[in-house]
Amino acid sequence: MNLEHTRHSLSHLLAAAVLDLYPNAKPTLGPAIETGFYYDFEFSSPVGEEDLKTIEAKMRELLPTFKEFVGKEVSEQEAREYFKDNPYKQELMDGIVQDGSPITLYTAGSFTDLCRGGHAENLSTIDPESFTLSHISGAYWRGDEKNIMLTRIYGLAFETKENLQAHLTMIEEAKKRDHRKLGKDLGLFVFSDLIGPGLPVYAPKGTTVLRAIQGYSKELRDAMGYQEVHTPQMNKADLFKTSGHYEKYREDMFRVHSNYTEEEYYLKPMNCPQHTQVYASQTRSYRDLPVRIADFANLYRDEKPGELSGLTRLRAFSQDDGHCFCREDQIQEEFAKLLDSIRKAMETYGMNYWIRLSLRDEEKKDQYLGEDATWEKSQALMKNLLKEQGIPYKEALGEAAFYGPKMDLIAKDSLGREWQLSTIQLDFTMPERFNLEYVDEEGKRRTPIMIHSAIAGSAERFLGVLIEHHAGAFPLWLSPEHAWILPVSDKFNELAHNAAKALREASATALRVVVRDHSETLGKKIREGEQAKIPYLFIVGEKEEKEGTFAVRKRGKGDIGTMKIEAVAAFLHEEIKSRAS
RNA sequence: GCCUCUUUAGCUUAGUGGUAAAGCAGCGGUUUCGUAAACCGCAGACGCCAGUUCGAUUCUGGCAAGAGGCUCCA
Repeated sequence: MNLEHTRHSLSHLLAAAVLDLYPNAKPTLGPAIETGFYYDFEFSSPVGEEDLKTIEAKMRELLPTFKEFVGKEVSEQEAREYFKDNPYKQELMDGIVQDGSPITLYTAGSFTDLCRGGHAENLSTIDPESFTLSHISGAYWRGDEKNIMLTRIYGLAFETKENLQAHLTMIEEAKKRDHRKLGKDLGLFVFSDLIGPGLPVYAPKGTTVLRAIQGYSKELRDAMGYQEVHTPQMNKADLFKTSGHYEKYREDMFRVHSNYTEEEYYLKPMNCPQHTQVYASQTRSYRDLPVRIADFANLYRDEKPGELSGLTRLRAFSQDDGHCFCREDQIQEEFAKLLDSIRKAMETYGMNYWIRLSLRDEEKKDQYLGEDATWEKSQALMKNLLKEQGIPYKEALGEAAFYGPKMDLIAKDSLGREWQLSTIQLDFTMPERFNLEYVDEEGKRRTPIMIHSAIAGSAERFLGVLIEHHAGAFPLWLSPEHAWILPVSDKFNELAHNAAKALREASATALRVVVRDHSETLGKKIREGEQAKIPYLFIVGEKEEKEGTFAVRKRGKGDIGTMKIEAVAAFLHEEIKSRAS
């Protein structure tokens, strides 16, 4: 049995059920997708989630009638007549006719649809419990926001009832790990109505993790010879006009008004244009290159309200951004160095990934800056670099930045979901637009090449990804609190504070240790520690006082025995320093 | 921005055309405790603005925020 065919067939069954219940609904399109299928309709009155049960029941009722799909090639006239009340089908037929393809109609049960085929042979034999309608949403006709919004009904469908159940369980698991929920539960960040949507407020714990992410990126940048700079949050429109961002992204930038001048200012949505001005601040010799600049500044983008979501899509965020200005003969080495750092980072974070080579869409050249020859050169260069390094990649047309091709790293989290994180981008365009120069061996003025890069991408978004990846249980080096010290009763509170001091003094690394000296039973304090996902709990009482030890509890492992304070300090230091996962 | 839906205390939830119940968290007290929830008490909420109504947390409309999608993502 071909699952994709079954899913496609089920979308026909969905349409049949909908038409049975809502005779005025106009069916449009309904393909199979990764986890099931959907079908888009124009309804004359609103349909909501609560109607899904009825539609699903009708699907099961009609299922036995879907014994076979009978296909028939018909004339354009016949098809036009059949769908005379459905402008969507008419529009689809325009496309089919234009391509010179035959028009085929498929019938199953009493439902006939315009379709090119690819169905299950006999749908009536599938388990009626192996599919379900999952949710409803709006979707623009043909994916264009200028078009009418249709109602999309999504269904899940798998080979068996068990596989469907497994998928539903996975969704439940993902919900438990949702960074928006855990972020609040663990006291990492909140949103405030007074502050605004897409503008998270990081509590001390969230800020600690954010700084740990940025600190690691900084360390990797330092090792590559990048130097950190600091540039203004707002800049004249002229800067973005020169870079090309103004023309392309003006509507997505926050405008700032001065009370005294008419000049247009914008909050910066990215760092690259400012970095060109760091480069341009001096005359550069070929010997000075590469000039490597890093920046962790806050960025602002005026995202549409409906696009904002948790930490994954924000209006204020930062990037671990780097710009390398170099000669053409230095590209390969710089690129390789960046790729190494990025791969090292992903290994440290324990994330699997694949590489996407994001190229220009040759049919929409007007959406990109720069000459054809430049694009051909830079795209070929990138391909060669990946090939020489023996790194497998997938090409993606139309995913390039407007100024050049990108190599994007797509990471997979522990639930198999994909996130675009790191990126390396070759840019021959922006240095030209800003008239950047260096003097070569012969005293001639030449234009440097700019390599844009990000390691974790946005630290804030990466925080969200990490929360979900680890289900909130961060590795020690990222944990907002490394350990709690738990006195067995109030009598040992002073001992606990002294032990904390001793632990801090014995450790070569600054430890984030909290003494839990509130009046609760030990059992309760342990429970609180487990729920807060604290990596280590150190218990002290009479016995430990005599021996200068901690009774150690490790997250996920429970009681792992008694250890000297000095030994604990040593292994904490080692585990943090090595960024063990 | 668009479509559908949601909004009761810090969190999770109950409930009603006559202003609301609980658990956890918080605060006060008692207990001084050895590996995932001691006991008693106190305080705390109907997102905002209009409309309908004798009366609205409940019905209607608008706004805001959120969710699932669509579109977009330098």
